[in-house]
Amino acid sequence: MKIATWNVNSLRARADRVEAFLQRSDVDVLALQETKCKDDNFPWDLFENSGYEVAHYGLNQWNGVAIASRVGLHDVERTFPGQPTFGKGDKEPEQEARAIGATCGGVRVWSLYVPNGRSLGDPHMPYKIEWLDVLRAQATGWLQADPEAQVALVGDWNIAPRDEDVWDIEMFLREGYTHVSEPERQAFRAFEEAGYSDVVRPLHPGPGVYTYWDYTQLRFPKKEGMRIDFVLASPALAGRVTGAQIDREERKGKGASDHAPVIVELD
DNA sequence: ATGGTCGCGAGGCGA
Repeated sequence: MKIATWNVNSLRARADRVEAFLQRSDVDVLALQETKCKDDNFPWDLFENSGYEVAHYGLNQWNGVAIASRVGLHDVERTFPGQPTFGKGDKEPEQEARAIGATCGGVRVWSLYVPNGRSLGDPHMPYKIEWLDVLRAQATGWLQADPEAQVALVGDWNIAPRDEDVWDIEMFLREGYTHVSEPERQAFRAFEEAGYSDVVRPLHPGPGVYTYWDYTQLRFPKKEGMRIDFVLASPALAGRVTGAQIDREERKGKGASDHAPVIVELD
């Protein structure tokens, strides 16, 4: 069985690439982030024609997450329990379409688009940390209820957990960039302390291994990227991993997302 | 050079 995660940065703009990816990658489950649409303009036919069921959670032109599967798609949850909302100005706090879960081939898969944080002093940063804290508390509970649970927390985590996960850590720290701050890294480490592990890193150690390259500044040809897309697996699932790939080729050419797909193979 | 790139959706915001 193969599971992939990919921040597509608009599903409609990437429809041809997503269809081609499904054709060549042979994945059984594809978790998507940043579909950037609501159900009304979601490309349902793309998945049906490719032989996949799909579940989507999209509220507007921002965010949006989906799971496509050809090994079953059951017990779909849109938002995880207690998922924090964000209040814009003096308006009512609103839920954002950043998490969808489904059971596919016996694995509980969560497609996650972690809040960006924007900047260290921005209200979106405490929102990001709380969002992660609540998710980690839930994910901890799932393992306490069943230590053998097969859970995959996959997606765009918007965190570079280690110095090697960005191309120039000195610059990131000097400039006070997000994604590398201690609170963000601690929030990520808490998942590892809860028993979830990054199953791709052991197979593709850094430095220089990235999943995201900014569109500006020629970041991709200059190999200046970030590793921020992860597959975190529960212990029982991690024990099944036999291979992994970061599809760097997908970042090439016209019409690429700024993120590459991350693929994990299970026995 | 006060920019550079995308996508959404039709001006500016978010990444």
